[in-house]
Parts: sequence; structure tokens; C-alpha cells
Amino acid sequence: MVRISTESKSLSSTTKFLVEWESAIIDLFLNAAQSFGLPKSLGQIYGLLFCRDESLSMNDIMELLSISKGSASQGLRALKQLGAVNSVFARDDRKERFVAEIRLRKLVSGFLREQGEPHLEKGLARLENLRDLLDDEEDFESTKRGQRRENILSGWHRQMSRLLPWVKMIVGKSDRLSKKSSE
Amino acid sequence: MVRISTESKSLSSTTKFLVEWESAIIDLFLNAAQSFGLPKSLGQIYGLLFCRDESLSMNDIMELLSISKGSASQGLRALKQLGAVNSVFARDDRKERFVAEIRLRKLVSGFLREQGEPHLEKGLARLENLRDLLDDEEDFESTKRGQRRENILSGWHRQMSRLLPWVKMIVGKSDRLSKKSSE
DNA sequence: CAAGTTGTTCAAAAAAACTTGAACTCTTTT
DNA sequence: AAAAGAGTTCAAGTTTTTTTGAACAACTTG
Repeated sequence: MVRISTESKSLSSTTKFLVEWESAIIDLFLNAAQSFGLPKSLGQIYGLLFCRDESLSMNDIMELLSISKGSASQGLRALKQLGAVNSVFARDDRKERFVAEIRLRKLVSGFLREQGEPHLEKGLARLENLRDLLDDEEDFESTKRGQRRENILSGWHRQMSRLLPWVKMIVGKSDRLSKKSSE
Repeated sequence: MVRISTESKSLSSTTKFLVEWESAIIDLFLNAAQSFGLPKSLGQIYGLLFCRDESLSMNDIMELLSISKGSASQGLRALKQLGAVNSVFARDDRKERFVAEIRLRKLVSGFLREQGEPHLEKGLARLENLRDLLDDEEDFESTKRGQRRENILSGWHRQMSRLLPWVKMIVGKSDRLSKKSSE
């Protein structure tokens, strides 16, 4: 079977190499990802999409970053989950294509939703478990001490829960002003 | 040589075992540490100190948690650096003893100081570097695209810088109310 | 000052996290 | 319905991070 185009499994219309500043941005996001406790490949993929105006396919991403199919697939899944990339389906093209979400508000709220809230949930469960253990504790002094600790932790939990909405608000605010009303 | 006391390298006056609820709290902090991207041992050590009313020596900590000297030493250094533990020197005892900082405000601001601010600094440097690369870029369209990206990143940087003080404030606020004016 | 404590350092071991790629599923094309 | 394309999964391999413990430095004490 013969293909007419000179590019068979190759990049679509996309520039199929990285210019210097793109590498720098990708590296910037690679580091940022690490410091947020996310895998480096997430940072690289996001960074690449952030640089490009056109949407990229999974293959484009694999080739431009020289990463494996597996990493690309898993990385993109995670980024979608975080709301950091969105997929677009080009008409009459079978493959999914991706673009970066660049509204900081969305990025932050996605991150908090996926990373922050679950931990608060889990924390609540652990506090309940702690109270159960305290009910079983025999020694009186120990119980008293434990209850003081339980109080402190509950207070922290309450404060952290209050914090999240504020963070979303504060970041959301000037995000809206700077851009030509995206969404 | 003969020692009079029944405890030679053993625990001082401290209860030399963990009760169940203490283990639960230590485990809670172990997990919390991981989700903040800190080593587990930091969480364990902090958790232990958090549970106890009396200050503990490095040896107490090693024994109660069954961790190595190295971990204890390094972990305590890091926690002090973060402002999460403070050391106290008992009169006429040569060894350093440690207590947990339990004011959430202090914990949060220490964390932001050590983990947040450095990243913002580094980010600024990277943005400057990026601008340099863009000055060298030959292709006009590429440069334009790069400058748009640089703008976005600068905006994000500005917003994040604004966020930190607010976080400290918000957490600080009701912290002060709940306790009998610590500090 | 020799012996005993307390604490630090760092190379090597262990554990955890991340990436790879071959095998597989589903869809579309021929 | 075979072949090809897109994407997912996951065991095995690689890399990174963390922990360990032996050697060392600093200080007290007898």
C-alpha cells in the first residue's frame, strides 16, 4: 500500500522540532511539576502543549519529547483529570488532539480538586478513626492528652477547609481581568 | 564501669512505647508529609513530637520510631529548618531536646518560606532566561508566539506572588482566636 | 588524655516512583 | 475479515529518593 503524503506516521502540520525557547519552557514546567509533586513527564507534556498554538496528537507529543507511548498516554490522562489539558477532535480525523488549559484559575482549581480535597476527605476519616481509638484507651491521662491532640487536629482541618475556597477566589480574580474574557 | 541507674542509654522519663492513638497520629502525619512532598520520616518525627507533652531527645525519637540515627538527625534538621520543631536545652543536660511547633500559622508560613518562595525566585530567574532566548530567536512568528507565552507566565508569577501573603493571613487569623494567645 | 556521649556526614543499600515497550482492545479502512 | 491505526495496560527495567550505619568530629568527664 502506498501513501501519497511524504509524512506517514510523522507530524501533521506541526513544526516537528522544538525551538530553543520552547525547550526552556518545557524544562520550566518539568521543574514546576516536580515541585508540585507531579511526575516530570506531566510537566513536559503540559509545557509542550502550552507552547503550541495548534492542538497536538499523542504521536506528536511522543516524538517531540521523545517519550514512550505509555508515558504519553498516562500523562495525558492525568493532565485531563487535573483539567490542565483539554482534548479536541478534529473533524474526520480519528485521533484525539490536545491543547493546554492556560487559565490559571482553572489550573489551580483542578489541582486543588484532585490533590487538595481528597486529602481533606481522608483527613476527616482519620480523625474519626482517632476518636474511636481514644474511646478505647484505658489510661485516663493518656486519653486526656489524646483528646487535646484531637482538638488541635480538628481545628487545623477546619482551617484548611476554609482556605481552599479563598485560594480559588484570589487566583480567579485577577485572572479574569488580564485576559480578553476567556469563558 | 558500673551505672547506677537502671536506664543507661534508655529513655529518660518518657513513656518508652507508643500507645495506639499515638501510632495513629504518627501515621496520619506520615501520610500528610508524603502528600506535601516531604520524606515520610519527617512526618513520623513531627507526629511523635506532636503527641507528647514533654520534649524528646534524638535518642528517644530513634527508639520510639525505630529509625536510624541518620534519619533522626537529618529529619530533625529539616524540621527545624521548616520551623516545625524547636529545640530546648534542659539545664545541665548535654543533649538537645525537641518539641513540635503546633501553631498552624507558623507551620504554614515556614512551609511557604522554605518551599514556596524559593520556587518563585527560581521562576523569576527562568523568566529572565526565557526573555534572553527570545531576543536571540530569528524567526519572527516564533518570537511573537514566544512572547505571548512569556506574558502569560509573567502574569501567573505575579498572581502566585500575591497569593502567598494571603494564605499566611487567612490561616493566621483564626489560629490566633482558637488558642489562649500562644506567643 | 582516654573513654563515654551526642550528634553529623556520606557512601552504599533499600525502597519508592517513574518510564518503557510489548501485548492487547477497539475502531476504521481496504 | 484481514490489516492498520489509535490508545490503554501493566510487568519489568530504570531512575530518583530515602534510609541506614559505620566512620568521624566535638565535647565532657573521670
